[in-house]
Amino acid sequence: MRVSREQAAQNRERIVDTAARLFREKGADGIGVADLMKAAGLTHGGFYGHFDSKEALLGEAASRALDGAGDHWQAMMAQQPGDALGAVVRSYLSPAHRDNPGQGCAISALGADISRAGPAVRDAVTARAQAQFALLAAASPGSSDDERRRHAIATYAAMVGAMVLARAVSDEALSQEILAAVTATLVAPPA
Amino acid sequence: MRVSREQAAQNRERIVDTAARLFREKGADGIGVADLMKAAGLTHGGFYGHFDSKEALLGEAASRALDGAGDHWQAMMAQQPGDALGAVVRSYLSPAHRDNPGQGCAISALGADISRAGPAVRDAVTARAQAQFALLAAASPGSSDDERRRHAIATYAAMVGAMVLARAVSDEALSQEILAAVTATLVAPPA
DNA sequence: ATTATCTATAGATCTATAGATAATGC
DNA sequence: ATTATCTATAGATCTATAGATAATGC
Repeated sequence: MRVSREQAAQNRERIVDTAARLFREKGADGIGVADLMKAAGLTHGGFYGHFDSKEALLGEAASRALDGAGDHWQAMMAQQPGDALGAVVRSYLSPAHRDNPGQGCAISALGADISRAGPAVRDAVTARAQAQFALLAAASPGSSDDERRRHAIATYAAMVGAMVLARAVSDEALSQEILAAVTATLVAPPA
Repeated sequence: MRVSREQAAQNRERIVDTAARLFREKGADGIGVADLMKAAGLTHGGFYGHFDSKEALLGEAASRALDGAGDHWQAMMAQQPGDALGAVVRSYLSPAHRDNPGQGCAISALGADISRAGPAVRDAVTARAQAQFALLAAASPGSSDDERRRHAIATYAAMVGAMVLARAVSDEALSQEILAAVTATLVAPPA
């Protein structure tokens, strides 16, 4: 049942993509290697030819998810250069993002799991967090780089916390109130 | 090996307290019933006399953790009536809180696990979140109840997100920078 | 007699590995 | 010959339950 080198590389990509979705949906401990491989269309014994361990996959999956978010942000910011930060904030704090953790921010979905992971995972996530701070800082107000960076970190933290809270509560009205309250705090009201 | 009714009630309390700590430290899926019961000094077969399921315990443990945080906040606010909100923010965003998730905020430690739990868990957490919003709102600036509540929600979200981020990154300097940046945004600089 | 806890276990799932298979790529 | 994937399984762990035990509380 051997496949070509190219096909094997595609299979590996599909495992990472599948894991990036399922880890965010179910948590790092909420999905096993066998089910991940089945969702990717492979048998679970083949996993260890691609990755050293489940945690190694977690690092790659979280990195891929965060890279995807960075690309998405850059596209939105380029499309709305007049309100780049507002575009990111409104997209992040949308009910669509709240209801689709599998496609969303890996920090809000996997932050606690990442905290408990080893250095390789956390180093990879740290580099992506720095990249996202830099992206937000470039779109942040402020009269110095330090001020813009501080604004970017505070904006990111508020978005992550709002998403965690909005997903945790069972009251839909409260959930929307959380998203709206933080959006209002972070972006100037539309003129 | 039967114990008195009173001793059994104390054992139940100890299970909840132990779970409140270990769930926050290891995640809801990171600790099993057998290890929880061993940590509480009991055998794991006795668990189901006290709780219907592991998830039922998660609801009680998260509730207890959040109630404890509420009491803690009230005590701090009473002790520093001139800067009640600042006292809570500085305590929440301290390295001590970051390094002790087992004693800390259940939302930042268990938010994603709670999102995936059933209605009983999420309803209990929702009620506690509302109570904490009310506490923060009473100490928040603003010229109307709506404005103070919005400020409270935004403050809580920023604290939760900052804690999740500060714990996820592996760079100590960055972690401290996150805590400091969000603290500076939320509290007026000391005079 | 009731009941809190115990031992023991069912049945499912977990990560990881061993060895077979079969197609690729030299 | 190499190697990507497969089947099969080891060994550990998971939640939950059954039934025994022994002390409480009527």
